[in-house]
Amino acid sequence: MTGMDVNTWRGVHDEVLRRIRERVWKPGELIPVEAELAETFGCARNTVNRALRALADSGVLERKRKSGTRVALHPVGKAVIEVPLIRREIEGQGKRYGYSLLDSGVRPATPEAAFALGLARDCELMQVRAIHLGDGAPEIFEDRWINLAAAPGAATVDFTLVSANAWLLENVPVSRGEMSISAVHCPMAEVSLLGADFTTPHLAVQRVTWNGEAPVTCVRLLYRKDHRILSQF
Amino acid sequence: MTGMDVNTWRGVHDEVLRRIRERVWKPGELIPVEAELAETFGCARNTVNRALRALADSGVLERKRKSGTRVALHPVGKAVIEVPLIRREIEGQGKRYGYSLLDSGVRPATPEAAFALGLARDCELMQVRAIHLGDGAPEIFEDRWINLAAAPGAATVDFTLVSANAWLLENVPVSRGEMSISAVHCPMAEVSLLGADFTTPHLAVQRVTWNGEAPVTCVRLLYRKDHRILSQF
DNA sequence: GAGTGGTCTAGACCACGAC
DNA sequence: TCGTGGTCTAGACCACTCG
Repeated sequence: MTGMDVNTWRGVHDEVLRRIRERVWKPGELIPVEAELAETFGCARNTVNRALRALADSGVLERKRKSGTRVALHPVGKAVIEVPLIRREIEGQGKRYGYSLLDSGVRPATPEAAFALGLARDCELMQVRAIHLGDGAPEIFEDRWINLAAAPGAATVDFTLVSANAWLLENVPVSRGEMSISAVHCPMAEVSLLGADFTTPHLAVQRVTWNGEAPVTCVRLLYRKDHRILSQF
Repeated sequence: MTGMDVNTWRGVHDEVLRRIRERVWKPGELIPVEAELAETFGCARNTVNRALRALADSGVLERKRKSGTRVALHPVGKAVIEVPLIRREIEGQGKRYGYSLLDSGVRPATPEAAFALGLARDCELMQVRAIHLGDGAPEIFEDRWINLAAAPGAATVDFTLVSANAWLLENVPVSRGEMSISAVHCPMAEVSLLGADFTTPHLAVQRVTWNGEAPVTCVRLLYRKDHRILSQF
């Protein structure tokens, strides 16, 4: 009838979602307990649990022990942005990937980099600046600082052959990260690299990653003019 | 020893993750089948399944029936951006929320709006333009088009009292959406509203949402100068 | 055809948290 | 205290897909 048996977790998921959408269960309201729903739908409580858990993950339901399960008052949409290898990001647009190292070396960190990584103001880090190309044209300018204490191998890598992005991803485990998206002017220094002009707005993304408590790397990506970040939810 | 029993799904999850990080199981390699891991860890196959499923969701593992489970070659990071009610977004920054309707009415859609919604070029839509304030200062300029066919009630709502954002969220179910983030100049028309100047770069977010196959609304949000979108992964 | 993950079940115990 | 979701178990059948 509804296209899916109600005794599978997906079936229960869809049926519960339908009842929420059609206001059978209204925002803020408690819905029946798992055991009752299991009986209603003629399935095991485990099955109901998995369905409700999925709905809670997606923000439609709020669950608390003892209190029960209620329909979220203000469902919070969650847009997932995939953060792939830069090479794949460019190839995913159907373009031929190119990479060029600008310069690299161990030097005193800028205050901004040290702060982002939560390290001492006067620490020494490895900086790698590079440009990523799509079909030969500049796509992304990369300015990266690497904490050698967390990624010792980086000191001896030849970043003209492998991008820091690829090398780190394959050689240094990461447990968590933060991302910040902003709109900026193309700094004078990078204007010629990106083939832009000083007044054009660009998307900038800053990513900081940690391995446990140790900060690994902080990278600032400056995208080509007109680049958009897309996502679905 | 490791801080968590290995016979819970979280325990298995962490232990598998550890083995991947420490290269016990290398990128691209097959890991043992569920039944074998269950025996190894002294737990039920269900428990292992849940742990591996979570790791597959987060992009660390790739699973296929018959083939087995392998460590992802290029783990794709997934950054989750929460898309709350605009009011909550502003209050979440510790600011007092304010809202002001600029104008609204049913009119022929702009070509861009019609295209974004996948509707006929000459369709009539309801437009709502408003400004969202934080501590009395402009935070977000909102330019929205509503498909009255998908949200009939919208025609009679007084948007000076309720923001379109809040009304839609509470009254029109949404099954999926798309989001696009870009960097733009503040258009001349909105310069004074946001208290910005013409040359400053701003973050712009366009969101389109559907209910099933029916397009519901398309909104363009222009953020205050210096606004950043944050996310964790 | 056969191996692997995907899922369901019926039952059980536990942990949180409202009262 | 005790109701509710969170989880584990042992077993079973199914669906996909590789060879």
